[in-house]
Amino acid sequence: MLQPSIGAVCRTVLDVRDSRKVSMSASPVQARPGRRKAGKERLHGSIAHQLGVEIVSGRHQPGDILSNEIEFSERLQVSRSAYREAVRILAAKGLVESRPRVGTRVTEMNRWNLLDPDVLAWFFEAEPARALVEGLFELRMIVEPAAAALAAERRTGAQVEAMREALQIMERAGLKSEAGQSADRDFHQLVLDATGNAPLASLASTIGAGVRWTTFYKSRKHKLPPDPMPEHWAVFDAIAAGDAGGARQAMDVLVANSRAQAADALEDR
Amino acid sequence: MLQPSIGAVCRTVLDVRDSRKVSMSASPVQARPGRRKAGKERLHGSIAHQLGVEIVSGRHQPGDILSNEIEFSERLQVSRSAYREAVRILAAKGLVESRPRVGTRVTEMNRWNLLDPDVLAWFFEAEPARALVEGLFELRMIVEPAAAALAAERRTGAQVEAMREALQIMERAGLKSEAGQSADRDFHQLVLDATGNAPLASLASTIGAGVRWTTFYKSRKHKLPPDPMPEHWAVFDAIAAGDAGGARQAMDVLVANSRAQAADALEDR
DNA sequence: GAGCGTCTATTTGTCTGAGTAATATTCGCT
DNA sequence: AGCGAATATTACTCAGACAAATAGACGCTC
Repeated sequence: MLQPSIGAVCRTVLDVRDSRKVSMSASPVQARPGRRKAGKERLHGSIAHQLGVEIVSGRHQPGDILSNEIEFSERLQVSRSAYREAVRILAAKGLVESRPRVGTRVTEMNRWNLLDPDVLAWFFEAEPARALVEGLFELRMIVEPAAAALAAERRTGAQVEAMREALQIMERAGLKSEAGQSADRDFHQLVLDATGNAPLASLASTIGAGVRWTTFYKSRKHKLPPDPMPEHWAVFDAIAAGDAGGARQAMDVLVANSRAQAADALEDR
Repeated sequence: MLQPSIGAVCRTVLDVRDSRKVSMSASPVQARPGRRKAGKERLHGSIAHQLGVEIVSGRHQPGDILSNEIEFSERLQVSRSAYREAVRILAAKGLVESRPRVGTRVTEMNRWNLLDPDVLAWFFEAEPARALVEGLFELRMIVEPAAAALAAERRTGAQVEAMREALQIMERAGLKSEAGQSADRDFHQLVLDATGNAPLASLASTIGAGVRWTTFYKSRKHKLPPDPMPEHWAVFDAIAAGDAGGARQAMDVLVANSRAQAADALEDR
């Protein structure tokens, strides 16, 4: 009875439906047009994707209750099974919670699994909250220097070679190309892998998201950032030399610069 | 938690070529009787739970292909829908990957989301690999001292009070009781929350798993561990006083001791 | 009127069975 | 041998029915 009458039941309108109706058959969901990713995503996956973005972007607020399965699946013009599988995916990531007689409700943000690669990707698909980006870089400042130090002590020869290759690709392709950015992420991933610590390596996708964001917003500012290669090579050299302290320090510089650029980009928006 | 040594024939091989299915309903799932947890778990959830444990414990190795949906769901004596929803949950956590014409295959471990609370819980339900436990404590050593330092700078008065309360409960109930262990985890969670860093706070469940494991294996050794309260109060005092450096140092001691005890327990098994 | 058990309506949960889409493998053609 | 088309197998999607759970309303007792 406490339920405020304002919009008590979040109507979760999906009016994103594009306005031009082609025919009476209405729009067959976002099967074709709306879904950006390569056609690799299945229907349940794309529904989870869409709902996930709507949740992390605040379109559905924590505490809101999604319309019941039948109504929602009909609105999306998909079967109930497909919708339910999508909800299972979101629930597995902590974004929603389903209970009989109550419905599917968006959980509080502190229950979300922010380190899940998909959740993070959904955040960055919309405009991520400033605090989240800052928090992500703070986490990188904590984790990556320590990881670099461990990597310096434990890396194998093959891992060193892989890192060198990644940096060479990055150097050749440049950070403006997708190949270069990908190589950048690969390098950070390789450093985490080289720690031999599986849980630590699981943070790679989280950190990769931070790396991706930097380059993304770098390009937004239209002013060329300083060449990041020297810092990267410094980290590499220390790791290759087995110099834990040096690796920690070099990685600290690298992440700090990256963070500063991100903060700079955050200023004007 | 013993497995039927011989019955485990459902090796998930796939050569269904022609060989008569020996289906023999090996594991009839724990649908009705052996309802896992306190009954709050739905059928799809308990299937995901069971399969998740079987995967992280190595019963289904990476690369293995689970029998097709129809066969598997029949063997588990559940509907295909329930089984599929379970698979969606596992896929959302990176444990499996489904493709038409191929089936559902267990992914490589480096794709698993080890920081997911459920995945971690599944690991600890079986005997977790030694390397995982060590990796977890290494991660704690990296993250928690830094988090304590941030918490000292940013914590609110209410958060300080909540921490005090948790420690008092912990002191009163002792680590042998569930209440005391829960309060211990709450304390660590509160510290992470007090950093005001959402991604960092998402690591709480990961770290909580480490905390839980310590107390679990402590009790296994039957020799009383040193009283952990002084270390905890030291962390608390530093955070309450806003002493970042002190908090970092105190937390470092706390986690290091916890880690040493875990290593000790790992020795003899 | 307050407390408490029951009843009901609503929502998710589970099941069944059919048909569709994607694709690894096989086979035939060049 | 190389390559393109056919095939078979699998997951994917759909539809509709029934079961289980439970929040909230109802009515009973004291």
